[in-house]
Amino acid sequence: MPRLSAERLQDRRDSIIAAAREVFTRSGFAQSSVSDIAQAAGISDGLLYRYFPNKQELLFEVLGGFYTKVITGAEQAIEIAPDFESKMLALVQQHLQTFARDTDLCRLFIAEVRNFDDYVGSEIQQLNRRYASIFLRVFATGVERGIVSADIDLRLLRDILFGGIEHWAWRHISMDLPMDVKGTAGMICNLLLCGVRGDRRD
Amino acid sequence: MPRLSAERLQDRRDSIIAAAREVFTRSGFAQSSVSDIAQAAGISDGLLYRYFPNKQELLFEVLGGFYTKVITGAEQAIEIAPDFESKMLALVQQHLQTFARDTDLCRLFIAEVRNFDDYVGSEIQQLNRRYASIFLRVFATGVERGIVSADIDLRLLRDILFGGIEHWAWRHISMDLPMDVKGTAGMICNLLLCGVRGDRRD
Amino acid sequence: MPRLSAERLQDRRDSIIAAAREVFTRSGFAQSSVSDIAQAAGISDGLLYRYFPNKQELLFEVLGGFYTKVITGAEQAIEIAPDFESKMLALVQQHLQTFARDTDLCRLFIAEVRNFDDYVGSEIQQLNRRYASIFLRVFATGVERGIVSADIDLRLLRDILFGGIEHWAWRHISMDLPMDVKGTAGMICNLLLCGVRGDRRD
Amino acid sequence: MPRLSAERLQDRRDSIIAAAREVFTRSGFAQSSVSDIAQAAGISDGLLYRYFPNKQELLFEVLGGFYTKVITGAEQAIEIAPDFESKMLALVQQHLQTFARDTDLCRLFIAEVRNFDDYVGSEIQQLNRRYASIFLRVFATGVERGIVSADIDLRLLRDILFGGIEHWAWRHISMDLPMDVKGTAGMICNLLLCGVRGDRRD
DNA sequence: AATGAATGAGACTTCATTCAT
DNA sequence: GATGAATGAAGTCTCATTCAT
Repeated sequence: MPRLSAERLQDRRDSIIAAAREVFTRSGFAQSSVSDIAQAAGISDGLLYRYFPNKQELLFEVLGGFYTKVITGAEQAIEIAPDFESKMLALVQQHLQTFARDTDLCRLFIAEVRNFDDYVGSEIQQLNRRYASIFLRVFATGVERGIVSADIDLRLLRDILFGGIEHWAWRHISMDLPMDVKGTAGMICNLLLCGVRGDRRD
Repeated sequence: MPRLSAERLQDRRDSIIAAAREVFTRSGFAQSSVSDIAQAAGISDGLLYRYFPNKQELLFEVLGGFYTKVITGAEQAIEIAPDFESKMLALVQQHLQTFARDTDLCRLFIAEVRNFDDYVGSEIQQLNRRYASIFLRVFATGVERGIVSADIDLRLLRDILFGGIEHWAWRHISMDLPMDVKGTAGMICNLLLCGVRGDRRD
Repeated sequence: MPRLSAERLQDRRDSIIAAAREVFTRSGFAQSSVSDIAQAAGISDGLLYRYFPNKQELLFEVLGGFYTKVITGAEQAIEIAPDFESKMLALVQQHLQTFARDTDLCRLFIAEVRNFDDYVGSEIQQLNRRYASIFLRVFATGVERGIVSADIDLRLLRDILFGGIEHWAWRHISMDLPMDVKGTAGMICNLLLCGVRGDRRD
Repeated sequence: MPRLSAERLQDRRDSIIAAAREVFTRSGFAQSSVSDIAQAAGISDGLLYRYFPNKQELLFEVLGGFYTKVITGAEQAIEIAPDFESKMLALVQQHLQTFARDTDLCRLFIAEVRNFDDYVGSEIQQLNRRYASIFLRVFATGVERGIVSADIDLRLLRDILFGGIEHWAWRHISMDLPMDVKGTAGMICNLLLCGVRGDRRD
């Protein structure tokens, strides 16, 4: 048979990743079978192995693609926003949006990735760091502008943002509550900027 | 052999749970085999089943025992503390302590338990709710005292606390950083009470 | 401890057999566990092995005891009956009675015993032969008296009796029908003596 | 490998059923392992499960195929035979033939199938009923023609036929005796029609 | 290039049997 | 005499991966 064009090859790759994403998020990594994924992708089990060496690589690919998009989105968001406060709001809003839209994928990352011995040093870990650094960079501008106290541990601040959003999203998904991304983003930023009193002096 | 003393029986039970805990946290539930656990406990596969009816029950036992201890600790902590601020500090400190000591276990809970069909209505869910309600109760006293604005979504506040601490602990564990529980608890409370400016007016 | 009296030893033996009989007939041989039997007998698993070397021996013991009683009953029945026809009626009646009362046990014999390699030459097989020979002996007297034609294959006649009764009993048990042992015995004898026309010339 | 031709697929299916039949009849259902069957079929354990969902289904398949053939044979036999007596002879002969050829299979059915919870309502039960009804239908024509007395319990007559043949076949198989199907069929019919006296008035 | 048949290791679980106490 | 804790083999079934076609 004639060799497939590079384009068609990439299409196929993408459709396999899309299928894997769907199956993994539906059932979790361990509960998903390669056959399920191949079937969802409309190809045979054997062919899948021409594109990916094993099941785990497929997971990494799914998460990698997702993460890359999220990072791009975050970088665009802070570029557009003019000042610290709006950058932060934009970031929080985007992160919330991501979790709200793709909670299952986010949890897939959180739940499964750490079980693999080769996570450390993997491309996934690189992406993770890159995403985290975006937040730190924005926080740093807040310090420069005097809005964030120099005493604040910026990594802790980031943990609070990440963790808080994760829990919020998961709670809403698992209890099937409607998610008000914009409103919640505002509340979170306000909370972190002004504290629980909720007042602003300026 | 004659009947084992109740004490020795309990010891064995405990050692199996300890082994399960270790194996589960190392590899995740699905990736752990009953044989691994039995081996870690120094017993045969078969004997394990005289103590626990199946693998899942073992997970519930691990988490249940842990959760119960955590709840007890939290309830004691807020009882001792005199006012809202110190109650909150005590809770955060205890939660941090828990995560710092047992990060893997906490993540095990978060990552795995929701996959089980019988989680809803299980004892584990009960415990989860009971623990969460402790925080809400304390927050409510903060509102009563006028320290926390009535506009604040208390559940969101709790999500931020839980999630933030989780991320903080995980980051420290996975990067092998020293954990300053007391200092971090103070910082978190300050952050949530006063915002990133870190100043207090009163 | 003092050695148990021979009497108490026998009592125990009997109670184990009784327990085994109950468990085997309830669940079948393969589905019954030694623990079930020990529990039903009110003793420990280990002690059971002081009385019987293994599970299979227990089955043979159950069936042997049962068969012995059946044989004794049959031999008494034909001794009392004065002539061929009443002997045959007595035998059929007793066989029906046995099946009606202990269908499960009879089926246990039929279903399970043949799977064992050491059935051939076993005591059970001996008993089986002895029981079968009773019927043949009676039939032979029928031939002597000229009631049964010399052309009749007596073993075939016995097969028909045994098999017919077995099916009849099983059908009634499995469909939960009331069993009229006396009436059915009469019908079967009549059928075999006179054929389906049901008429008697003499 | 590419897709197997439908023919080869069916061949394989058949060879698995044949292997299962052999193993089941040799050792009984509970004592047979799936591995034994796979080995007898010359395939791996795993592959067997691509053809049959579980061990029990395999048993049902074995019995179902067999029963279907037997029923078809019986229905053809009575269609050809012109009158009651020859219909009956044909049935008995065919039933004997079946048992003579496949005694083990017949006993497998009798011994094992009733232990399954899902026997009631299963296809196997349907077949069983259908086969039994053939005999009743023929007997009924005998009653219509005045050959069989209306006093005769036709179900009992059927039990006697079924059971008698079963025992006869089993005895011959287990003692390795030659089986004269035609002669025995004649003897059985004669016995049932005329009784042990073996005389015919007409 | 593509298939899906085939494998075989490994999962959870049960249970007959042994033996230290 | 008696216990029941302990074993370990064996059972059914799943599935990631390979490879003949």
